Amino acid sequence: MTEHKNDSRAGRGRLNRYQLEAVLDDSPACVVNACVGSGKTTVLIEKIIYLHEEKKVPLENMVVLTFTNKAAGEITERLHTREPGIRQEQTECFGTFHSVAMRLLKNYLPVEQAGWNWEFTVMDPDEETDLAMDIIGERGLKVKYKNRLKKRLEQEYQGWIAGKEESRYKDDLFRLYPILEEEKKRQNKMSFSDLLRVSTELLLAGTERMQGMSGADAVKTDGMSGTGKEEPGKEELGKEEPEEKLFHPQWIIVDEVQDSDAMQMDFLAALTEYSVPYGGARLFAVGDPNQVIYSWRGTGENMFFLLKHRFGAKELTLPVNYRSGGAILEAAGRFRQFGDEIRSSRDMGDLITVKNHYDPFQEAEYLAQRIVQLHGEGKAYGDIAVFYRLQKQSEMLEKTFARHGIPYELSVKRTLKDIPVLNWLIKVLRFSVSPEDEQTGSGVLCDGRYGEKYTRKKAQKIIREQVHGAAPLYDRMAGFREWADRNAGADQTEFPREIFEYLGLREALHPTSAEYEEEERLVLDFLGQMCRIICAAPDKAGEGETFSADMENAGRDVSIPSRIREYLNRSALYGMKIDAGECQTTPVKEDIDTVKLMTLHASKGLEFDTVFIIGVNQGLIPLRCRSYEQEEEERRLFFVGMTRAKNELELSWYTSPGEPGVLGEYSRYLKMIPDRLLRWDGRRTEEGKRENLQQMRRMVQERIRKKDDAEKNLQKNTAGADRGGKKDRESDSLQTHANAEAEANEEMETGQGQPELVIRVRHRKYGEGVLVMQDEMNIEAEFPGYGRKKFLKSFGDLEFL
DNA sequence: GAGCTGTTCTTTTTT
DNA sequence: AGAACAGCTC
Repeated sequence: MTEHKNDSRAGRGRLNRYQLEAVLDDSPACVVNACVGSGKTTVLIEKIIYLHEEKKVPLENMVVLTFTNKAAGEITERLHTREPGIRQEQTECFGTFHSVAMRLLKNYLPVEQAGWNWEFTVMDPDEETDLAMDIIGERGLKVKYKNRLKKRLEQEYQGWIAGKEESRYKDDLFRLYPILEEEKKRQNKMSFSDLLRVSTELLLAGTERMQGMSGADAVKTDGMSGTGKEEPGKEELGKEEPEEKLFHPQWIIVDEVQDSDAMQMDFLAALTEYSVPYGGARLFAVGDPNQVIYSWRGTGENMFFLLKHRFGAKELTLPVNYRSGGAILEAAGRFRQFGDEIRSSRDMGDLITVKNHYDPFQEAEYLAQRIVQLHGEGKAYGDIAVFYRLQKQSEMLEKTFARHGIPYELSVKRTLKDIPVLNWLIKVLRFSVSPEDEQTGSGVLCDGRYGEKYTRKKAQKIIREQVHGAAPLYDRMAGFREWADRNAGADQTEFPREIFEYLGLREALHPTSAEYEEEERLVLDFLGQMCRIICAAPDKAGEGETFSADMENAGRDVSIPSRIREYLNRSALYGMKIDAGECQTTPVKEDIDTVKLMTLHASKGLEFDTVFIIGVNQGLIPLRCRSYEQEEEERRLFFVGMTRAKNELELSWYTSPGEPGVLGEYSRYLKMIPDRLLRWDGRRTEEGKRENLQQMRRMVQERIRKKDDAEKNLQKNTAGADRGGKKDRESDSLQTHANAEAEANEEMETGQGQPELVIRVRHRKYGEGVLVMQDEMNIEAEFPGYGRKKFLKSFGDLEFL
C-alpha cells in the first residue's frame, strides 16, 4: 500500500535521469523537489546505497531523518530488501527527528549540562499536560482555556522559546513553562519537544566550544564520551583513541522535509554546524511543497522553501509521476501551487467519475454495491479506498459496509494507552526503574482500579518522602531495581512471570474480577514481549544487535532496569503501538483483504488502484475556511487525495448533506477541473450550471472588494499599514467599484494573454514578484525566496503593480 | 452560582 | 453559525 511501486525498478540502472542526478549530487546542500509519485523514496534508498558502497561513507556516519515512524520503518525496510547484510547498529541514526534526538542525548551529548541526567525518561503530551495541571493547582497560576491546555502547551511553546513576554491570552502560561521545565528536570524526564530543543542547544554549545579549541581536544572534552566526569588522566588517554565511538555525521538526509517545523529546522542547522569541525556534513533533503497538509499545527511558512533558503541549497526536481493515469494527474495538477506541470509516464487512462447522491446514506449504499461489484469483477478489496474530509463521516460507511458484509479497515491508531491495564502497568514499570518520576509513581498509587486507592496528596507524600511500609506496592516498586539486578541471570522465559509475582500484580488486578484472566494475559504478553527484546542474547554472534548495543558502545549502564527504561522510552516515542505480530493484544489483521477507509489527511503517502472521495460538497471540501492560507491547504489536501489513485478515481457529492454548514451543491473544486477530464455520471443539474455562473460572479465581486481595499490602503498609508479594516470594507466608492468591475471583466474575457513585458505583482503573503504565466484559469508568478507559485485567477490573490 | 456579554474556536494529527 | 469558555455583575 505504501509507496513500494518502484520496487520493481530497484537498482540504480532503472532510475530516470532526474532521479540519477539527485542520487549522484554532491552539493553541500541539496533539496529535491519531488513531485507526487515520482519515486522519492527510491531516490533516498539509492542515494544511501550509492554513498555507502561507492563513496565508502559508513552508514554510521549518515543521519537519515523522517517525520513519522511509518516513514522511518519504510526506509529501513526497503534498505534491508536492497542490502540484507545491513545490521541495525549501523543505522543507529536512521529514524524520526525525535528518536534520533533521543539517541544523541542518550549516547553522545552532555545532557547533564542542560539539567537532566542521561537516564532521563520520555513523557508523552498527556503526561506533560497532567503535570502542568498539577503545577497550576499548586502554584495558583491563572491559565485560561484549561480544557485546551495540551494544545496550548504545544502551540505556544515556540513563542515562549523565542522569548515572547506573554501569551496572547494574557494569562500565566509563560510563567508556567519555566516551572514546568524545572519540574521535568527534577523528575528527570523530557517531553517530545524537549528532546529536539535540548539536543539542538547541546549541539550548538558543543560547536561553539569547539571553535575555541582544536581537533581532538575539543572532541574528547566536549562530553562526546558521555560520562562527562572524567579524570584528567583518562582524558589524556582519550587522545589516543577517541574517534571510534564518536558522532561524525557526514551526510544528513531528510525525507518529506515539507512536513518539518521550525524546531526540526533548527535541529538540522545545529547538526550541520556541529559537523563543521569534522569537515562538514552534506545535507540532502527530499520533499514536495505541494503536499503540505499539516501546516495548521506548525508555522505558516512553507518549510520546503525555507530550508532551501536557509541552507542555500541547490534545488533539483523529480518531475515524472509513475503512479496515476493521465486524466487523474492533469485534474489534480489544477490544485498544485508550486512548480511546473507534472509529467505523466502513462497515457490518459480513465476519466474521473463525478457522481451525485441524495444523502450520505444513499452514498454509502451506492459505495457498498459498487465495491461488491468491483470485487465480483476480480478487484481485491485492498485495492480500494474511500477518503473523506471529517473523521465522523466514517460512521455511515462503517454501518453500511458491515451490513453488506464488506471487510473494511478504519485507519485509527490504537495504542497501548487505550487499554487501561497496560497503561497502568507501564506506569508501574516506569516508576520501578525511574524512582525520580514522582508524577508517575503517585499516578500508580492513586489509580482507582489497580492502585492502592490513596488520595493524590497521600500518594505524593509517600513517594516524595520515601515512606516505606505504608503502601506495599510502593515498597515493591522501590525495591525493583535491586531485585532485577539480583535476578538478571535468571531464566529469561520465566522472567515475565517473576516480574508479575514480584510486583504483586495478581492482587492489584483483582483475581476475583470478571476481567482478571484477560487482563493477566495482556500483562504477561506485554512483559513477555518486553523481555524478549531487552534480553536478546548478546552471545548470538552474527545475528547482530543486542538491545541497547548503542548505549553499551557509548559506555552507558545496560543493566536490566536500564534496558527496561530504554524500552519504555522507545515505546513512548513510537506511540506505544500495538504490534499485532508480537503482542497478542489484537487479532492479527495483516493478511485480511480489506477496503480502507480514512480521512484525506491519513491518505498521504499511500496509493490505491481505485479511490473514492466522498462528500465533495461546498462547505466540506473545502471545509469552511477562516483564512487564505487555510483555503490553500484545503486545495493541497484535495490534491493529495486525488493523487493516491492509480487507475480509478470517483468523486461524489450529495444533494442533502444533513450537516450544518455543508451546502447541497457540489464543491467549486469540481469547477476547477476541465470538463473533458470528468465523466458526470447521473445528473449535473441546470441549477448546477447556473450556480456555477453565480459563483464566478461572486468571486469577481469579492476580487473587486479586495482590490478596493488594497488601493485604499495604498493611498491612505505607507507600507505595513493595517490591511482593510471592516469599516473600510463597508464604505465602497462607487466609482472605483465600476472601474474595477470593467477591468475584471476585461481580464476574464481576454484570457490567455502572454506577458511580454515584466509585469510586477504583489501577494499579501509572498510579497512582490514577477508574473510568469497566465491562462484562462491560472496565473503564475515568481517570488524571491518562495519560487514559482500558481494561483486561481478567480480568487484575485495577486495585485498588479 | 445564575445570568449576562464578549471572545475564541470549530476540522485535520505526528512525535 | 453555534458551541464552549472567560469574566463580569448581582
